[in-house]
Parts: sequence; C-alpha cells; structure tokens
Amino acid sequence: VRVPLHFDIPMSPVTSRRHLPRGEARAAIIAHASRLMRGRGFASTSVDEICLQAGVTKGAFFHHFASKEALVPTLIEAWVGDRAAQYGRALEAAGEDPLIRLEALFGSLRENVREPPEGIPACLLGMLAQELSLHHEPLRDAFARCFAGWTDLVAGLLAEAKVRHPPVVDFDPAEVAWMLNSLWQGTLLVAKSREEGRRLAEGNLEHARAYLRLLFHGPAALPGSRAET
Amino acid sequence: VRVPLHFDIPMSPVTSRRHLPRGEARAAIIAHASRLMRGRGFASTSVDEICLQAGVTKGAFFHHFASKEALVPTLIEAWVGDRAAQYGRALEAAGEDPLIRLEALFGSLRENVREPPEGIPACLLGMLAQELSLHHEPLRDAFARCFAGWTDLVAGLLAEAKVRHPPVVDFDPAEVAWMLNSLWQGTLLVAKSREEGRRLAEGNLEHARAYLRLLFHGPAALPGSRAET
Amino acid sequence: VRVPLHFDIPMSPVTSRRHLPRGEARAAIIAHASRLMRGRGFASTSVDEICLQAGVTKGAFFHHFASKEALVPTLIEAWVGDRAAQYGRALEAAGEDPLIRLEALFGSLRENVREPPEGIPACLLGMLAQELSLHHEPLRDAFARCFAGWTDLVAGLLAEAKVRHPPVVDFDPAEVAWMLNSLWQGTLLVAKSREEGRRLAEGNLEHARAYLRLLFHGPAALPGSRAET
Amino acid sequence: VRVPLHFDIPMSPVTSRRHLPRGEARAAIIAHASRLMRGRGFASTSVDEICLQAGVTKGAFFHHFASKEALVPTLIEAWVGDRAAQYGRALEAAGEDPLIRLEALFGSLRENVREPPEGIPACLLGMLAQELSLHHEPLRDAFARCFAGWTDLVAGLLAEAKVRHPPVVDFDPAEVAWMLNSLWQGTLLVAKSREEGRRLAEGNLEHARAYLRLLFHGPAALPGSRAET
DNA sequence: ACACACGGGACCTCCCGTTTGT
DNA sequence: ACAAACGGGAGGTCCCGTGTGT
Repeated sequence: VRVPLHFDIPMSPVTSRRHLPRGEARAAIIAHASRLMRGRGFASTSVDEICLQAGVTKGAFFHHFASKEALVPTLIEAWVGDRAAQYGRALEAAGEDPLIRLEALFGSLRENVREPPEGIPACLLGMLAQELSLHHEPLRDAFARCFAGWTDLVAGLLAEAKVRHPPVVDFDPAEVAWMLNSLWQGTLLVAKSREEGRRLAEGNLEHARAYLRLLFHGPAALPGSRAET
Repeated sequence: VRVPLHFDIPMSPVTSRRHLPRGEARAAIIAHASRLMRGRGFASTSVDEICLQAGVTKGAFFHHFASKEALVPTLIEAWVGDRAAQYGRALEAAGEDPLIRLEALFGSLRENVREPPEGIPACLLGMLAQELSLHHEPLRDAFARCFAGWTDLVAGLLAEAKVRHPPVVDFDPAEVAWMLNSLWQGTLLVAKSREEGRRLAEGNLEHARAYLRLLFHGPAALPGSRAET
Repeated sequence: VRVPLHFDIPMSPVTSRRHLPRGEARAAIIAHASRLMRGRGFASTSVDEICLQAGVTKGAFFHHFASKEALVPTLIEAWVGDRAAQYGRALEAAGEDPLIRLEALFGSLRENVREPPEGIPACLLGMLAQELSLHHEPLRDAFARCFAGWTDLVAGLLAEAKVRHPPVVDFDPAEVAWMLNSLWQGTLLVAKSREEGRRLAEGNLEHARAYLRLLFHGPAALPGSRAET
Repeated sequence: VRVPLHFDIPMSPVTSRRHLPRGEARAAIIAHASRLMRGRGFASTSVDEICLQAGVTKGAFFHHFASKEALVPTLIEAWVGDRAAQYGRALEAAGEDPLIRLEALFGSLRENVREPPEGIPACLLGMLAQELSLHHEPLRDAFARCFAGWTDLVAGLLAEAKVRHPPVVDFDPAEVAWMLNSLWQGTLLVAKSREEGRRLAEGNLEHARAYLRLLFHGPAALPGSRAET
C-alpha cells in the first residue's frame, strides 16, 4: 500500500556545475581568478567563487595550486604577459622613432581605460600590490620586478629618444619612467572612485605627454604657450 | 616569476589594555581600525583584531557601528580631518605666495613618506578606495569627495598662482590638481613594493615640481636645461 | 587657516528613536512584543527589535522586565485579558440561551480570522505554548491555565445547554470544550500555511457547530441529512 | 499569572561520537536536526548543537546544506516519508473497509502520542509550520503540500466510505479531512502544556470518531444516546 | 586530473544583559 | 523612569585546506 503523501522539495541548494573538458581547468582557474581579483582584490575573492565561476571543483584548484597565495605569482605572470603582448603589438605598429613609440604606448594605456578588459577598469598588478606588498615579502619583490619590467621598457624608449631628440631639459630616463608608472597606477586608482574616470585618465595622459614635450622641446611645443623673450 | 608561499601577518601589537575608561571606546576603535586597515586593507582586517588592539569588546564595536562597512565613512572622515590639519599647519607656516604654499604642501607629503604615521607608509584613502570603490556606490562617492577635497585645495592654489605668476604655458588648475593627486596616490602604491620607496617618492615629487616650474617659468628655471635659442 | 577638505558622511547608522512620553514605555513594550511574538514566535523576536518598534531603549525594557522570558507571563496575561473582554462583549449581546451564546462565541473566533488583530492571523497563546511548553515548566502551567480558562467558559455553557436542551447523545462538557479548543488552535496553525486560511477556519467552525447540533438535536437538525427510520 | 523565570534547555544528550564513517554525515544531520527541532523549534535549535549531536562539524553541515533554512525542506520530506510509511503499514494491516482503515489511521496517531518517537510528543510539521509559515513563502507552500498529503489520504478514505456506507448526513470529504487535520495538530499543540496530554489526545480522538459515526450512522450508533422519536 | 565529503576554525553579526549616569 | 555605553559570548556563514576515491 503506497500512501500518497506527495512532496516536492522547493529551495534545493543549487549544485549546478558545468564540467570542463580535461586539461582546461588550470587555464579557467587563472582566467577567472584574475578577473575576480582584479575587481575585488585578493582577500575578498574566495577560492570557492573562483571555482564556481571557472566551472571546476576545489579538488581541481588545489591540485593545480598548493594554496590560494600560490596562485598569485601565476596570476601576475599571466597578466604581465598579456600586457607585454599588447604593448608589443602597439610598438610594432608605431615604427622607429622612440617618441612616437612612446605615444603608441600611451595609446595602449588609454585604450585599456576606454574599453577595460572584461569591463573592469583596473590593473591586477596595482590591486594586488596594494593589498599584499606589505605582508608578503616574496610577492612584494615579484610586484617590484613587474613594475620594473614596464619602467625598463619606458626608460629604454626615453634613453633612445634623448639620443635622437636632445632634450631641452636633461632628465634621468629611469626616474621619469618610474614617475610615469606611478602616475598611471594612481590614475587607475583614483579613476575607480570618479564618475568621469575616463576623462581623468585622458587628462592625466595628456599632462604626461605635455611634461615629456616640455622636457624635450620646451614651451614652444605646447598649445597655450606664451613664447618667452 | 616563481615565488614560494606562506603568509605571515605581522603588525605592531599595541599594548592591549582591556576595559578603557568610559566614552573612549569609539575613539579607540577608530584609531586602531584606521591603523590596521591602512596596513592590511579592509577585507584583511578583522573586527576581532580591531577590538583586541583597541581594548574593547565586539559588543562595543557593534554598539557604535552597525557593521564593519559602516565604520569606513567614519574612518575616512577622521583620516581626511587629520590630513587637513597637517596641511593647514604647513600652509600656515608658508606665508602668502601660492607657489611657496604649494611647495609647503609637497613638503607635507614628503614628510608622510619619510616618517610615515605609525610606521606604515600608506594612505588610508588610497587603500580603501582601491578595495571598495567598485563594489559599494555610497563609499565610492565618499572617496571621490575626499579626493576632490584635496584637489580643490591644490587647484585653488594653482589658480591663485596663475594670477600672481602668469605661467609660460596655460593650463587648467583643476586638471593639474587631479594629475598631482593621481601621481601621489600611485607613488604610494608603487612605493610599497620597492625597497627604495622613499627615493621613489622624492623623485616623483621632484618631477611634479619640475612640471609646475616648466609650466610657470619655462625650461630656464630648471637645472640641466639648455637654454633655447 | 582652514583647509577645505570637505566631507559629509553617507551611510550614517540610523539611530532615530522617537522618545515616548514618560510612563508609557511599559505599555508600548507589551503591545509591540505581543504583536511581534505573535508573528515570529519568542526566540525569533529580539529584545532590540521590540525596543526599536516600541520606541524605547533597552534600558527601559530591562527596567520593567527582569529578562526576556519574564516578559512572557505579562504578555499572555494581557492577551487573555483582551480575548476575555472580546468574548464578554459577544456573550453579553447574545442573550440568555447557552446555545446561542456559544454561537456568539464562535462568531468572535470567526471574526478574529476574518480581520485578524494587526493583520496577523495567529494566537499568541498557541505560538508561545508550542515553542516554550516543553522547556519551561512554569510557563507551561501558565499556558495550561490560560487554555483552561477558555475551556471552562465553554464547558460551562455546554453544561447549561445540557440542562436547557437535553441532548440526543450524552457527552462530557469539559471534554468537548477541550476538543473545541484543540480544534481551534489547530485551525489557526494549519491556516497559516494555506492560501485559503479563512475558508479553512470557517469550514472548521461549521463542522464544530455541526458536531454540537448532532449531539444536541440529532441528524434531523442538519441540512443534507437523510432522516432515519 | 505571575511566573518566576529562568530557562533551562534539557534535551537528551545523545552519545556524541565524532567523525562518522564517510557518507553518513548528511543522514546524521537530518536525523538529529529533526529530533532537536521537533522539541525546540527552528529558531532555538542551533547549527552548533545539531552538529555536536550528529557528530559532524559545521564544515560538513554547510557542505550539505546551503543554510540553516535550506535544511528545512529536506527535514520535512524525511518526516512525511516516515509518517507515510507508518500509516501505510497501519492501513495495510487494516483490510479493505475504508471506515476500518480510518480507525487504523487514528490508531497510528494515538500510538504516536502514547509512545512518541524519541520521547518527544510533537509533530515536526506543526512545529515548523507555526514558526516559519508567515515568514518564508516557499516553506509555507511546502507545509501546505505536506498537510494536503495527509488530508488527501483521509479525504480519499472518507469518499470511499461514503460509497460503501451511505452516511446519514451528507458532508464534503475534503472539508472533514481538513477539520480532522486541524484537530490533530491542535491536539498536539495543546497537549504540550497539559500534564494529562495523552488523555487529552485520546479524548479528542474519541470525539473525532464520534463525529464520524454520527455523520455515517446517526445517534443510535453512540453509547449514551437517547433514541429519538 | 580531477570530484566530493568533510575538518576545523575565523569571521561578522547580533543578542541578552549590566553598568553607569541623568 | 529612563538613556546609552558597553561586556561577553553564541550563532550562522563561509573559508581554506585535506583526505579519499576514481
């Protein structure tokens, strides 16, 4: 005798998980972790959510990475690789003149603000460096090296430019490169809290270019200049 | 970029005296929360530790603040209040000339790097804005207003300076002020990951001053300049 | 020198509290606690919320009541007082005949379902008895006494009715009164989970009346009856 | 009604063996949560205690259930499953006649009061419906469906009985089934607060049977009846 | 190379009640 | 008779990581 006490469960906890094909788990973890951490930072991004969004299980995560922190180096490696490729393409298209190549580099930056990757206008490096530098020495050095990679590129261009276009005011290429690096990181940071983040970024880029032009060519090169006597 | 892993979270353990005199709990919470979050960020600072260091209980914490998030506005209010007082003192001692007053303001910034408050060379505003701007609209606006407070001050000085010292190259005071703000926030961020953080900060400040001098006076005002013909 | 680092707090924790005139705190606590616990039960109603809704502080609460549980006896006292007054009015208007008086009592019950006090169709007694009877002996006895108050009233009416209208089937007035009490408490409980709670209540009341009519007058008194031979 | 105060929460402490064999955690959680909530209700049963008694950790709990609330559907599903099995056994042994099968069902109810499962004379459904119906719509519907399962069973038997044993007074099987459901839920509720809870339950069951007999056979079927003229 | 159950504990929240003051 | 700061701790949630199995 079957008694018809029927009952369907509502509110069943969602355990939907699309399983990825084998071997793609690692890449998916990196991609989604990068995206999430770029938006929320390291501490606020849980391993669970990374796995959920990447469509893998925690077992897969801890198979590929010993811990949550162990993910970070891989993450920034992938990030700087992507950036380097992007800059490389821009420079390649820019020709020989180091000043024009610099302009092309600035154009790349502006593009990252105009159409930020995955809609998140932030730099993974800046986000993680802010959060983790003071408390994890090995990571701090990694961040420093990543920043140095960018400034080396810029400093190289500036040094070349000094040879080709002797500047009106002398300067240390490395110092200026670091200053530009700081300016850009700060721009991204400040832009997060402003409605007109893009305008801020473009304005700041404009002033960076203005500074370089003043250094290389003097006031005559700028609009709005009153020629000195 | 291969980095070993492990996390230690050292943070100057302050003499934890339990049971403060009545009425001081709130102030203690604010002070210690500000210090801790400046070092670790919002997410990595637990309410437990704030209370422990402040010498109060969690009951007291949640009596004064509805949530951990609700603490943030109070925190940044206190922070900008402190900064405003510091800048006010510096400006007061600087006299009338707006360019000299700007120099004094830069001096204040440099001092904050040379002898950072509580040994932590970071700006609470930058730390929290980086972490929370994208995920909490009201806070984002608060951060924007705080940044605007600083840029208004600087833009005002620049506008005055333009009147008193007609610049060689015209510029928009507000734009330049925002650029300086971004540069400084970025400087603090990047400095965190470099051994020679202080040198970076001083170099960047030097370039900021150089940019202003170029705008106001032209290349002749700078050392290392080759006078144009 | 005042520096214009302006900042207005958003998200200030709401501490709006309308202060009652003196001496009304106790009554307000009772009224709002009764309402809240009728809807959510004892455990899910916090002292904080009672105070918030009543517009008093916790200081006031614990001035009038030694603890949260100490509030319960006062609460049910007030509740049965209200019910008794309501039933009293209904009986007064019903005249002398005990069967008609019973009908009037049923009418009161139906009214409490049709237009439940404060929109919450529930009996404070039933709610609290369900939650607290098994774990608090003194309270359990209090609930028993409250239920007994109602059944005594009904049993008295039934006894009177037996004298005035000799029943077709003999019954124990007290037993039937308790059965009616159980039926009504169960009706309120089950009605909570059904869309058509009111219809359920009215149907159940109809069957209660049918039962009494069968006891007193036999099947002939009911519509749909086939007279026996 | 003045009552002293204090709360003790005794509840049979089950041999807490830690670390169950793999795969039994979920079942243990359900079993112990059901027992505890049947005694204390939803709000007063902490996840901690469920885990303690079930011999699992909170990690295991929140692995299997997204939240405390999400546990409820599973709980009532298990409960109605158990009841359905019990009723099924009773009906199976009762034979064909629907009135005798109804008697058997009533016998099952009486048994649950005489020797309540785990010593707790309460219905999980009634307890949870009372607490949660007004505040959680999906759960409310689940409770309604569970109640409807029982009444469908009873209404079916009544409909069959009407065919086999044409009643003296016509009635709607579903309505009567809901009335019996309400009566039984109310009986369990009221019984909690009375010393003589079992006597109350048996008395109420007796009156339920009396009502049915009056409907089907008229007063002649009952002891204590005075035959009508 | 992954899936899944689970361990153990940190974390935020909030709750009941006390203390001190007015 | 109340107001408000505060104590102490329980409670629900979730998090990182481990083990076992496939």
